[in-house]
Amino acid sequence: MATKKNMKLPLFEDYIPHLAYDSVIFGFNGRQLKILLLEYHNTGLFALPGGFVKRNEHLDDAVKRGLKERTGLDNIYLEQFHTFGNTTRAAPEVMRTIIEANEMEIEEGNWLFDRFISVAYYALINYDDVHPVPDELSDSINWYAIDELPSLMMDHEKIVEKALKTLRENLDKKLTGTNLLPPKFTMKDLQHLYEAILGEELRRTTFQRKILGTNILVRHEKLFGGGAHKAPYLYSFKANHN
Amino acid sequence: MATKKNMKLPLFEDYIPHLAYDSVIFGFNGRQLKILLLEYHNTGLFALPGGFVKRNEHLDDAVKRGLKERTGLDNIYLEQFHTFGNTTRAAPEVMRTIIEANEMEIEEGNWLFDRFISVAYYALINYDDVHPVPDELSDSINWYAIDELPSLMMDHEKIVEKALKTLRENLDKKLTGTNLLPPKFTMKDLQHLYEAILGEELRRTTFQRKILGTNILVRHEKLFGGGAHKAPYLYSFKANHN
DNA sequence: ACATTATTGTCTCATTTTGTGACAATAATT
DNA sequence: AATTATTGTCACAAAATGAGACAATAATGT
Repeated sequence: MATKKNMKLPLFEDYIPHLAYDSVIFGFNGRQLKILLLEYHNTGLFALPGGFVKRNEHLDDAVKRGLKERTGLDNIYLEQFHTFGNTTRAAPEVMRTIIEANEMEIEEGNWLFDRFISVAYYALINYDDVHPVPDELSDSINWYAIDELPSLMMDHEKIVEKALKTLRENLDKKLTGTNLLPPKFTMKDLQHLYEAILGEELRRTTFQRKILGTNILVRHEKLFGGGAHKAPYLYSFKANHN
Repeated sequence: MATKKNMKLPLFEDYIPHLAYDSVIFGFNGRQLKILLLEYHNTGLFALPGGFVKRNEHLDDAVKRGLKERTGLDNIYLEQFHTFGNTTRAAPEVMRTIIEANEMEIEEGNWLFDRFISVAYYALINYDDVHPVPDELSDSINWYAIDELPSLMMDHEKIVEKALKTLRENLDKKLTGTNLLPPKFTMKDLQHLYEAILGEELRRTTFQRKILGTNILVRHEKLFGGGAHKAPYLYSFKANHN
């Protein structure tokens, strides 16, 4: 804890002022759809992982950089879905609370107190590949089931809501299951994923027919050992199904 | 022309730096889908109407303000569809060309030469209601058919492309025809609009069944005088069809 | 006044897609 | 070897969509 005072706040001259991003990082543990949330030290505040854009950095790259830092993962499925630009997004008190809880100093008029426009992205990642790393200001970063979220700071609940809505709408169009499952999976696994995303139950035979009809899966060997019954086939996504 | 030198460039202290918006304003003349483009004085450069966001203004309001200035219209259907944030979006030479063509002066390091992140919106407006007003820097603002556009500056062609793609995808979901037609219209008018947006021909009976099935139209009196044949009904959109 | 002409509103039937259940095949467990 | 649960596939019903037929009708031409 004593090292805390050596932490550096992000510097004005390195970043584009008034501009941030927030990311809704979806993962799937086989049963529930989850997202990654940060909890800030000693504040009880939960927030989406976000960050700033360097002055000479592509917007998309800034988000990828943040994701890499938090999850260790590269080559993540990433989709921009909305930009939140209300003036009400300034939250100086919240920023102050977080920084003071970390025993850091910040001067009046620091750019972090300004109003921010935030570009929001969602990412789909394989739950098992990730060991989330908190950033300097936050206690912890953890998975939370989408239907059991704690209350979030600022407008982050709205952001999650919109991310989920967009993900649902894109599901059929982009068949985005890709990164949310291990490389090989059964039809039942895929169906559970769809059900978790859509929040409703699907009919097994209809689902199977629909998915196989789209021709995006490759069938592999059977998966034995699953119980006292016929063994299901394993599938993977075709390489070029984008 | 002598008054030109009195024009003021937008001032750094009034706006959020590095942030702009661009708007793709769709209109429909009964036959073709069109968009509004600016042409800058003496440069041959065509561009989307855009602008900057004031430091204490909602992002959406900035776009509405710009639309009001260009079209005189309020209460326009407006949809944000993407934020373009590549570093390659800096275009100091283009900016310089435009400003010099207007015989204005600009200092080195002016904020307008910076890299900009642009939030893109599309708007749907009634072609006949509008008498477009050019801004100070531009010669003219005019309608151009979507399939006969001149080449546009910077990445504006990509922006138009994405706007059209989004509009097409949203067409069924949001039945956005609203502002693109006069208050009362025939089924054939609506069909022509759909065909212009989708870029394909639709079957009359199927289209009619589908639209009437959605229950978003109110039927009014017949429209006489259209020719030697049965007169079609007039329709309008229901008040609350979102 | 009357036949002509083009377009509309609606209906019917064919085709395709989707919902729903049936059923045999089969892998582990007993 | 019988039992059990789940899978892959088929068959039929229901719903949605494609495609055309046809009478009604409003202006035009004779």
